[in-house]
Amino acid sequence: MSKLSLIEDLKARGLIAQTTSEEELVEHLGSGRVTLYCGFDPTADSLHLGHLVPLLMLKRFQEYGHRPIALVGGATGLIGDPSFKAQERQLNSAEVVQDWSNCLKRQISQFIEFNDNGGAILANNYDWTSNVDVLSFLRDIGKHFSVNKMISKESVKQRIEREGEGISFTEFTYQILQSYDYQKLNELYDCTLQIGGSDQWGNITGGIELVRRMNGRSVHGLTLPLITKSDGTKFGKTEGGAVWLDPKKTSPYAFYQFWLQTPDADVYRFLKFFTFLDVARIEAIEAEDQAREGRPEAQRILAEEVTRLVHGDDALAGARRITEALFSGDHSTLDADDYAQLQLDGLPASQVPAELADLPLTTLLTEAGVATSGKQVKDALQRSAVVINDEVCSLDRNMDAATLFSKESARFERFFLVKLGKKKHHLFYL
RNA sequence: GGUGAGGUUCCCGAGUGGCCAAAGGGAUCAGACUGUAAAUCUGACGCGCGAGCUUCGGUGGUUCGAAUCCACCCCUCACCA
Repeated sequence: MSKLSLIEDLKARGLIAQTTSEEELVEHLGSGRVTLYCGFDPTADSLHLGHLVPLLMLKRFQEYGHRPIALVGGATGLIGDPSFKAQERQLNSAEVVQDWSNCLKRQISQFIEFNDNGGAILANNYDWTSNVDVLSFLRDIGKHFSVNKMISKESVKQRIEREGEGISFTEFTYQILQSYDYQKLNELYDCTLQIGGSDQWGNITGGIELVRRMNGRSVHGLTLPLITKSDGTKFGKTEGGAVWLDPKKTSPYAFYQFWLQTPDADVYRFLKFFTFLDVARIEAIEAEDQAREGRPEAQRILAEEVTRLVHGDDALAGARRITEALFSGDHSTLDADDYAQLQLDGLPASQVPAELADLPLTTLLTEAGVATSGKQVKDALQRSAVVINDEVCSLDRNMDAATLFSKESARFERFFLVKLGKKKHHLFYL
């Protein structure tokens, strides 16, 4: 089978929500190296899973010989994108946004090759936005925008029409800023394609129009589908909140586990979205899983591929080591070094407090971050869901931390493997 | 500036003097069943091992007793100007 064209591949993966004239886009992409961009607004100090698909998209284009620009929204992040948001957003201070912008820059640069000559570009829209004065903005840029058109955009419609909500001028202006980015990137780098989540369609078309008006050029846009889960819940969330790409915020082990727990109904789609495996290969995996009774392989493959992509081989190895040790059901094979390694690999770990006499387990485990409240621990204790070093711990031992965590009951006189529920593990050490 | 509608526990949303830690739904967590899946059933779901403690925009007040009544204030929205 011959290699698919980029667009064919993206289509096969279900990665295209909408595009401007597909014919023209295909032709454009076939005509040589295209420069494209995708923006990432600094709304936190790290990107999360929601950003991963567009980020990988840039990479996909790069693999097909195009030149990606990752744009950090140092300016737009100060304003806040209203697209499909139900409520006005809280403005973050300039310092914070600045700081977050730097974080994102660092993170993105680990992902895409920026250093090869003529390779990808990392930009920040603050660079060309911060020094535009109001009057120039209004006269040179604002003049190209029709308010009638702006308010009819689907992305802000609910904010304008919905009772009980409104939109500030600040956020309303966002689409102008983003359009200006496209215009600027077109001018500076000959950027002719903008990609983004499907919620960005309005902003993208706005930019396309501005480029046409100001630069007299016809450029393109492409949006990616919103990643949904089969059960309707939000993708990319765990108990602890968002799944971050920063290993300090979400450990590679937790990251690996997240993917491993993907429901069957989603896993093959996710393989197409989040990995670079050929679509044909993914379909083969699906067929094999179906032919075999019982547990599918897809989750494991997905977890390995994505963890490697985001955190690298070493981190993946660590995540697998922990998983192997904790979920094999047999902890007896672990030696003292293995326990130490678990911690190094990113298994959550805490030191056992010195004074245990009056410390209930509920408090101890809550403070270690195993659960968010004593109530949860209590519930788990009642249901025999708390296991310390392979021994089920019941509620009546709640006040018995001193014995449970004594040197005598420790593994190798130091370690305690605490399990809450089926999946939550925590290492305690003396 | 005027008029009207609102601000309830993570979210939606009931509750208009005691029976309210506050209905119902969602989300979440745990148990059974499984495959670290889904579906289903069960339990938990402000905090606390517990006695108990702290909530219903804010501050005061009325009352034996307030999320519920009163006053003032803050915030949001809509319409009008």
